[in-house]
Amino acid sequence: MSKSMDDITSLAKRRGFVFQDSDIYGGQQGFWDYGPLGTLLKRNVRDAWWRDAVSEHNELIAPAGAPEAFQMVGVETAIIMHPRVWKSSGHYDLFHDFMADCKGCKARFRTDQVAVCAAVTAGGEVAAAEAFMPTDETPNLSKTKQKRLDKKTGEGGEVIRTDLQAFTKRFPDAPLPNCPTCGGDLTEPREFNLMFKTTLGALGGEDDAAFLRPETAQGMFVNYKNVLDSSRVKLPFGICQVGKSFRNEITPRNFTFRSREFEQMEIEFFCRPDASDQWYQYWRDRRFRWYTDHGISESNLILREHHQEELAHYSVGTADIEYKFPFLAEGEYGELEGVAHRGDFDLRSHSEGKLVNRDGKLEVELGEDGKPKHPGSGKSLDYFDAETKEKFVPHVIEPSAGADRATLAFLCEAYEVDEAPDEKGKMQSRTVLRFHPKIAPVKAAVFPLVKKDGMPEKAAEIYGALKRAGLEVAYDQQGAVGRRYRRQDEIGTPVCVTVDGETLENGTVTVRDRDTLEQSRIPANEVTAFVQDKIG
RNA sequence: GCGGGUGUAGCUCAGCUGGUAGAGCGUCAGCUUCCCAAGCUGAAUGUCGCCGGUUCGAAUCCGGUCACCCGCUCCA
Repeated sequence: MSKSMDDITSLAKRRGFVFQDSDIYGGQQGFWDYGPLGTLLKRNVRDAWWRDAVSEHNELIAPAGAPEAFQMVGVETAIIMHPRVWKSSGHYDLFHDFMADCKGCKARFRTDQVAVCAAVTAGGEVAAAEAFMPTDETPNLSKTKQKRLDKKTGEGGEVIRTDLQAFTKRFPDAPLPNCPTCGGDLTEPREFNLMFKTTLGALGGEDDAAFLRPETAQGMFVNYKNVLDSSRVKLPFGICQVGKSFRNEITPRNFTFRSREFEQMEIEFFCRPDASDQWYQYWRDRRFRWYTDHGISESNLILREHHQEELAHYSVGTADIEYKFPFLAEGEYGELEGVAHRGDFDLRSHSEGKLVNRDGKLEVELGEDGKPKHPGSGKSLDYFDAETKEKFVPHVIEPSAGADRATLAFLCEAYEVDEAPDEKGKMQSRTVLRFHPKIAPVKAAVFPLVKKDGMPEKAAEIYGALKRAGLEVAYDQQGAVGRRYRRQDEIGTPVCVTVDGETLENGTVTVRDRDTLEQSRIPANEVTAFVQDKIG
């Protein structure tokens, strides 16, 4: 059955799951607000993750499939970090591009990816420049172009090869080359900052620029030593965090899938380098299972190992957990979580400085002056193994999940239109969210079958008892009971409890199952236990 | 960013060639109802996305803008 994203979006708004951000002002692209039910749903997703990663983890026993027992601790770090964090981590360089648009063909180019050949005269003036597509590392000029440039270079001049970014930096006043594809005019290179810039201090100027974090991970790396020194953890252990991150996505689209403000659920798992491959496999499989354990069908989920050429330059292996979102084309999947084997890249970066891959080895990137381009903290982030007396930089496995994406996937997965009989036994279509009870925003609804004969009072009692047990419950006495069941189906409430005439005689109520529509009678005083058991 | 489409009540949508807005569902109140939406009665709700222009008059025409959808581009 194919699900319509429009229908899901419409339900999300109609029942208060997700609203467009700043809706009454016309909306903000790339930002979304969660309504009452969406807030409960997302909180359940976060809680389920946190319980799995932190609270329910038993560090005394190795879980099935794990190489050994391990510890898990949580942190909550600031959204704004020292600007040097992003320079060392590589985000500053990577997220910070200069782009030029072609006024003719409307193509947009990253200026560091456009090759330029320029004729420079003996006096250091640019006489002419030609731009090339980034495909060739060393562009070969056509003979005519070569001649043209040679001619303009003049006595004592030379033809230099560079890229557009370096070119404009070195010759700020030189005329720009034309578009490498169509020959049209290019705009001046404009700064594209994929990180959100902000300013510290009320009088802050450019020197006080800071960034909203584009990922929560760096908060964990930067606190790795603090955690080690303060919480008696030993390798292997994980640091977990749930929090907001911000990226200036160029094309926010597909409902909440690609938002500019989003929430991450990340684990940075530190281990011995010689065991890191095993841990990578362990986390990859365990995180995949978390989604299926919470109601995502295995047929809609894939674990996709990145190809070698797809890997970031420091990564030994990365696998995406991807979901078959309804807004994607047949056969396409959208990323929910990336599980990356990051080696010692992050800790070394924050110790030594920004690293680059040179012939397969990570080295500190040097600036033009021969010093580290973006120096690290200078603090040793080595781990001392007291048993083996070894000192080393741990390797990191990073399962990085999107809370909003997971929430969206659970919503899409749960959405279904099926058929249920009406009072005459005729089949009618029914909209139902088949949430796993653990993440369903409302766990149970309580109805008086009719609003008289003391039924509302009895129902209110049961409702109160469920609330006191800390459960999210709904009460509804409006209209026909069948309609009330449908209302709850539409928001995915797993259990409906109905007080009827028999309740007043023998103290039993009916409990009705969202998925099977089956009813059974249980004593009213067992309702709370019944619902809790259902949630598991 | 480009091209195309859309934007009217909470939701889905109708409003033809300009004359100051409607349906269904939902919601709310009441009745009915001892178990699965479309029984009955009644009610509320729209600056027709926003700004500007043309016109005596614009939801309807024009321009701009914002948002959403589709395709391309991008996705660290």
